[in-house]
Amino acid sequence: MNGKHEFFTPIDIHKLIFRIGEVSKICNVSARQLRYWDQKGFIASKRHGESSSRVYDFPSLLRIGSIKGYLDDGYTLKAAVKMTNDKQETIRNIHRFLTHAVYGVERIDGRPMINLGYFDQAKTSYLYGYLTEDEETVYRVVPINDAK
DNA sequence: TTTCTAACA
DNA sequence: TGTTAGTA
Repeated sequence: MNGKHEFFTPIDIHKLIFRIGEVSKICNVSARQLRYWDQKGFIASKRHGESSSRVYDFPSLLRIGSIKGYLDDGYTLKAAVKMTNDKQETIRNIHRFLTHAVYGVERIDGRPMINLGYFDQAKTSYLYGYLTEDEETVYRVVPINDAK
């Protein structure tokens, strides 16, 4: 076992595609709305072969669900799209940061803690973070030589 | 059966 | 946006 599959599976999420009827049921958005949003360029869909029927990938599904959520909150379609775009950018930034900031999870003092890399420039200790039962974020600095 | 486009309510 | 018509 080389551990390559510890975090990522070989599954290709781009092969997870949904037709308009499925998206409609899953996101509670009518097919008419989906075609309209598509026409306006608010969402992206690909065409499936010669049938020319629309197919949506998983990210699109999440995007559609987000727009629908804002619509239910009372926003106009245009505003809902804007909110969704902003949120996606925020999530992208957070994801990019976390991808580089998280070095793994280690059990310290019997509790799973996230290794956030070196705490100091001299690289004498690591910064760990974890969540309490009350969902409070807590940080700890642990000398590299000592306890572990 | 499902989806598509176009058009009218 | 909902619906309906006529297709592929």
